[in-house]
Amino acid sequence: MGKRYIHAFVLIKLRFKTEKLDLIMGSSFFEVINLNEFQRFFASDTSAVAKNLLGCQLLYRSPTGVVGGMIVETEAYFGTEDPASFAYHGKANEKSKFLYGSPGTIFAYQMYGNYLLDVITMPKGDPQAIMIRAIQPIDGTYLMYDNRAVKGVNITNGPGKLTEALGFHTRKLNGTSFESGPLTLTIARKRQPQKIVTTKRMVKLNDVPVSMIKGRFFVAGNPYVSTMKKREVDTKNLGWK
DNA sequence: CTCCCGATAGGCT
DNA sequence: GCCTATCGGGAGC
Repeated sequence: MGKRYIHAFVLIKLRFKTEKLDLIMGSSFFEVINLNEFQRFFASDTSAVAKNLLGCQLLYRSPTGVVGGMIVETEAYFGTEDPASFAYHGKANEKSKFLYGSPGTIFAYQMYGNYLLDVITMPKGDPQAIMIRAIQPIDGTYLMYDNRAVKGVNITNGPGKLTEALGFHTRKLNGTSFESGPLTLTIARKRQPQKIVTTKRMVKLNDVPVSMIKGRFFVAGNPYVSTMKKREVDTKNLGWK
């Protein structure tokens, strides 16, 4: 208990007193105690969690009603060693500070006017995360179509598209848990993918792929996966068992 | 990132 | 010749 208190204090001090956090790595800083089951799910290897998230449900209790669906595509961001991460080289600022939060917390940010949604992974202090890149609509589907001026799979087959479909346009929930609240991830009951495909990530810097790291995962044959070709869609089971 | 547009390739009546 | 799917480039913020 005392230990945890000290760590929290150190973190706060580092966050607000220094520009860089590159010295905090590799210490007992990452020691984690008293994690509940939900946090433990996210407190491990980011690629593994990204795969385990496929089939889990993202739900948003929006002002107009409950909307959401099953996650069919994710992308992993590996923190301080990852050129694509906002926390590359331990960078910590008003945006990236949320990456250092507890596993299972929300991180939403804007890019080119689109809101993108991440969930924090690994023990608190290790700034890794997973972007939710696509969902298959389940709840409040007609509400989601109301939120977007497109037809068919275009409703949610991209990270910015799905947040628009949900009507999720805020950063206010950043740092709060996906476990409860208006925006939740349901990890207990999940649909099992028939097959998971792993590819290079989509993220680019200056129009160049940022790395050859395989960090993108999707449900094979699901039509709501971004870049899914029609001829590769599993029209019968949509890629689920 | 998403949308839109123009170019291209393949399948089909 | 027509239609659909796919791909690459440009624009918007």
